[in-house]
Amino acid sequence: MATGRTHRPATRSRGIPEATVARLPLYLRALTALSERSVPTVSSEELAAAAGVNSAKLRKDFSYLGSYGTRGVGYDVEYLVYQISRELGLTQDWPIVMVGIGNLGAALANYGGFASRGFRVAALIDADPSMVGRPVAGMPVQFIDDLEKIVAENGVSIGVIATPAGAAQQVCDRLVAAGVTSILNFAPTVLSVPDGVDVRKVDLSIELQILAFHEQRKAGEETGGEAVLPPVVRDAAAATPAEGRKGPDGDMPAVMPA
Amino acid sequence: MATGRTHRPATRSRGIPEATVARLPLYLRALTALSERSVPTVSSEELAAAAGVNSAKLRKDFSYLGSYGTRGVGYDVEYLVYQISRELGLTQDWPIVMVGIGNLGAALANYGGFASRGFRVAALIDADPSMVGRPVAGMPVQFIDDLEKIVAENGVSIGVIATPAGAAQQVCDRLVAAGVTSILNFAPTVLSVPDGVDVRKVDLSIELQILAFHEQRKAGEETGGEAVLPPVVRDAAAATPAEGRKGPDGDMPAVMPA
DNA sequence: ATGTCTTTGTGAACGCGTGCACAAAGATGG
DNA sequence: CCATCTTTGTGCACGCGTTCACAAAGACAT
Repeated sequence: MATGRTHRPATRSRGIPEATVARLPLYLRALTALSERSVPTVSSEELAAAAGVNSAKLRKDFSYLGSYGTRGVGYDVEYLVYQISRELGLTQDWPIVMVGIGNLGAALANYGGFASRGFRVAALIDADPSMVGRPVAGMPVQFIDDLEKIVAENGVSIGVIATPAGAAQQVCDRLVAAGVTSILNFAPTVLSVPDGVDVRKVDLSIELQILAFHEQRKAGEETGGEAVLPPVVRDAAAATPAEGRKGPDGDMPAVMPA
Repeated sequence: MATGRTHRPATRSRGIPEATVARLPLYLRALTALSERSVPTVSSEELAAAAGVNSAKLRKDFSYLGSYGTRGVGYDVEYLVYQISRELGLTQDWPIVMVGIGNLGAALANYGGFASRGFRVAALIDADPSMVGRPVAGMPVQFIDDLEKIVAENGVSIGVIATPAGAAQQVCDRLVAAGVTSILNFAPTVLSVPDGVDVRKVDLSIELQILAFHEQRKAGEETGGEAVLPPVVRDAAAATPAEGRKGPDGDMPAVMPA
């Protein structure tokens, strides 16, 4: 079984759909804001607006957690904050290690949003000896040789990878071998992990490319006619051996056989 | 229409499903790696493994782009790189502005993955006067008052927001008013935008919380029995007025009426 | 207590995405 | 030219997620 799983394997734990789980942090953030303003209760409509989702979806999401909420009134903000926090496992704190303290890693380490909710950066790890010992976010960078020891001693089960792409899989393997079972990957690579290990990836470049696609589509629609360029027949450009992509832009004639 | 749309409005442009669009950059990356190794052709099975997806899914994805690929052989790597690049709009280059040059913003500006594929950082913008003029990633930071001018002069249609949460909506509004129609948001806030503007968000905290959920679930399953805690009845904790959340952890008795 | 009004919780329908499984297409060898 | 083998392209079925629409539940006023 060489090519390990990268997808979430199914994950509907007790029946809470994955899509719902992904929205719970959103609700929690909106609720926390309300809580800080001492708002006692909130309706599904209001909260949905604050979280940017459909109100029916929000109610259904909450129904998976149980029947909180009072008809005719809405939801008790504090109570809901507690329930969602508990459901997400944020009532305990999670020690995490971050591997790869370059530009991005250092920025993430300094990012307050990390420690804010139940997460505690237990260690920063890098492979560059000249980096070791230097303080980043008030914490000395440690050498990668100690990775296993650090994970074990701190009981770390969540790791963040912010290394270059080339090192990511190797670091991932070591983290998993050391006992880490959840990985947040910022390196632009597909990670292979054994079953039982969750990987979530954050890729800036991919997000931009998706935006570019929609942007191009919008630009095309504006100019009308020739905008939505038709499929291109294969043989036309198959002639571009191993060097193509030099035509201006929307070249290559149409004609789709069948 | 106060609460603008945050979701992708439908987006199946010419019929290319959103899920497929989101995978195209993945394929492109895998193909580029093959291209650099001068691999001439690749089968759907191999490419799917490299991209971490199902091979049938990959073939179906490609079928939306048209019928490239030769039965019995596979896909021409160079040709496919070109087609996907064109479909994603990467044959032109996209000037982008980045607003908020703090820790994260600076790291993103330095991140090579940005400029690599058709994207060009046209300007770095910040609201802190002490930041203005300082070079970041070989480019002087500009003051936020010039935002509109910068966007207009450079023909920017994609903006990246890396400001604190409090400033994000304000910056977003100015970007949109200036003509930006795609936004990549790193600030932990829900942005309201008018129709026609796409927003994608990247939230480190949310990703970690999702991992924590699964992590807690795994830990619960290991210890067996009491792990999957049953739904909690409302009234038990409804007594916690506006101050609750102090119980140890898995307190509150079960009992679900109906 | 009764009626009205607000808001939740959810049944049901619909649409999208996924993956299986296979026929068709083309390459390759004799 | 025919047979065989590989790999694509896709019809189909299934399951998940979203949304509508409404009955039930409770608050609140009379």
